[in-house]
Amino acid sequence: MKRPTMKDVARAAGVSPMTVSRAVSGEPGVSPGTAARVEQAVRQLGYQRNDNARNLRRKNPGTSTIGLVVDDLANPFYALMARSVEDEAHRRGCLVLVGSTNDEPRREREVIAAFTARQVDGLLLVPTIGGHGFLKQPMEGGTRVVCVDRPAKGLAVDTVTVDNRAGAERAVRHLLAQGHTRIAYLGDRFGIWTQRERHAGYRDALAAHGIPEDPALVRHDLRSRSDAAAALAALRALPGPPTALFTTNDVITMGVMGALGPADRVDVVGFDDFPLADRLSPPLSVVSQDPVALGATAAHLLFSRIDGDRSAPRSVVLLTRLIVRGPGQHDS
Amino acid sequence: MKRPTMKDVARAAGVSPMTVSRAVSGEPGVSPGTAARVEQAVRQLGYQRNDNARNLRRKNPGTSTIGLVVDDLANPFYALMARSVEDEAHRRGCLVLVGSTNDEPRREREVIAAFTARQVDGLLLVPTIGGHGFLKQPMEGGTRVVCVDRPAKGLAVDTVTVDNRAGAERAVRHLLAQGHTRIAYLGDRFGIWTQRERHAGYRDALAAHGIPEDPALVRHDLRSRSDAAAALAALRALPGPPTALFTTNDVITMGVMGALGPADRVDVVGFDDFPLADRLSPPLSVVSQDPVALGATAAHLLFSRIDGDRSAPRSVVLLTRLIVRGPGQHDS
DNA sequence: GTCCGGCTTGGTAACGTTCCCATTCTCAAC
DNA sequence: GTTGAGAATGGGAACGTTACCAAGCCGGAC
Repeated sequence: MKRPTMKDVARAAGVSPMTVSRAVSGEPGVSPGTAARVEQAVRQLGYQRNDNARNLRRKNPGTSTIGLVVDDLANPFYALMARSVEDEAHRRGCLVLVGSTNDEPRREREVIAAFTARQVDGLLLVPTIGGHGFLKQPMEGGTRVVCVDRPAKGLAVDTVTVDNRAGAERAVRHLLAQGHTRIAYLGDRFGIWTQRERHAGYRDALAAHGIPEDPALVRHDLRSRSDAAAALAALRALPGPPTALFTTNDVITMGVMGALGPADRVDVVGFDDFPLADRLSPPLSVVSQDPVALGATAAHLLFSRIDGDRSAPRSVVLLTRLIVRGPGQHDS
Repeated sequence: MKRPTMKDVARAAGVSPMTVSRAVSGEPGVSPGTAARVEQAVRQLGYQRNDNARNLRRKNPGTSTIGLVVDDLANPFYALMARSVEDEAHRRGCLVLVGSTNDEPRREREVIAAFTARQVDGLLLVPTIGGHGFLKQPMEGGTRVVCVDRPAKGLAVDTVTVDNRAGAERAVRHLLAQGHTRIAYLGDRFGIWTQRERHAGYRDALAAHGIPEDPALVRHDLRSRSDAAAALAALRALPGPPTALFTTNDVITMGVMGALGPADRVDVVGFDDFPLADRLSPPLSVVSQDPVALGATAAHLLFSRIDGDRSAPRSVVLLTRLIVRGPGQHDS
């Protein structure tokens, strides 16, 4: 019923618990014969080492566990990132605790508190819009933190992002080059850093063409596909409807594309690529970012911190790629 | 540098560690004044309880951690399931360790061993094609196991699946009703239980119409979108090419749809719905299953087992829904 | 004054493991 | 025969926490 312990194995093998510890952990200083007897007892009892107790006692600190905190694990973008992080962790013999925040600072705090209480070696964090002062204490206690996708306000840690502003600017510039002047912006919460950056890129491109931003064409706070579809309907009901759309994440893009038909003559550029995006009509151009690279880069940074890198925090910016589909097609 | 412990808090508050323990865990028997002093010391030192040490000592066994083992966390289907599981766990104050197996029995063993070594209370498992005898020992040790999406061969545990065979049969019956007789089957590894079931459903439908299965139209082992696209190309190069396709998971469906153009006159039904599947051409009908319900149901089962339910293993089968798109459109 | 019950508090041991050191043994070299 | 080096093994303490029980204190009832 109860799990066997080293003491049980020791009794069965006729040695001391200490010897079992050494044998099970593959440490030197155990004769082959003893090792065999121990292994036999281990198999017979179905013994497995309790790694929690182990991590408690070990001098070499560390639990070989990291926490991954994302906005929403179900979002394909974060799902790809999570998988990539998990692969890196697995390669290193490290486990991954996951948590979704829903962009709620309260839930973020809860999840992170639960993770640090379990003594994770590090946190890979897609920070919410809330403050992150509460991370100072765990960080002084040795928990390493790396931010992905967005920086955390007032937190000096490694951060991996993409060139959101430049990517958005290039996307809108492409639409301007197609002759559009009424380009709508459909975005998520303005509080989210990526959204502010992408909005800035949108304004950059308009400004470069001397076009003033039309507030009626700018919609923020779209949290779901249906929000996006509703915003699109409202935009098209305007006296001067937009002739092109810039959507700032995959969810919004999907909401918009779901509401458009093949007959609709609107040019759309969306942030984030997704499967079969190239098979839609009207054609959908995208600013593509690589969530796998994002996750892997962040994981590498985190692990090098865990391994003792104490240099100044780094900020890594990965590049996006504009993929043009439909008329005017050429990559850039 | 080092994390403060209860002893440190006790010293700072001028009480014993035992009192700190009670205060921090919100147990009764601490006077309001003492509780306030302890809380003050906790805040001042930035103390956080070490839950690993706690779980080691507690009589009430359990680490409030479960392990989720899926085929591939990046697959949208499993991503949705994972999110749903995480939500249930969060509601219960439980953490989730995740691992992907890639359908490799070796990696599955590694991941599960690492999870049980951390004393997880339960495992939510999408089993690989390998055997699962190695789970007997941890289960006797108290680790509860629930299988999702597929059963594990020779393992008497709760299992949550969908009606794969009936769903596939209905899908192919729909194609037959459209007048097709040459219906190709494009599937993943035959070793995977869901794939065998879906293949059986495909045969059921053909048999009911007195149509013999044509081995040339049946392709197994498609592991990626490009595998599926290649298989489609080969099928279309046949002397008697298929006029309709049945694809048995989202990846294969995407591979096929990515290779088809709007001009192609082929009827396609795929297992698994996905975003914007309704906006493709040729139109794509799907057998839709609900990964969120799958995850939530499995999580509920697991938690009731963890809470002490010792009844005989249950098998829950959720229903799929055929969503017909294009000609002959009507749900069922 | 004695006794009792309730409330608060603390001391000690233990969870399962590993660190640190001491002990034993073997074999070779002087 | 003594010494010593090296390998194998074990004993005790400790990691940070909680279970268990004992002790102190207070007020009230007899």
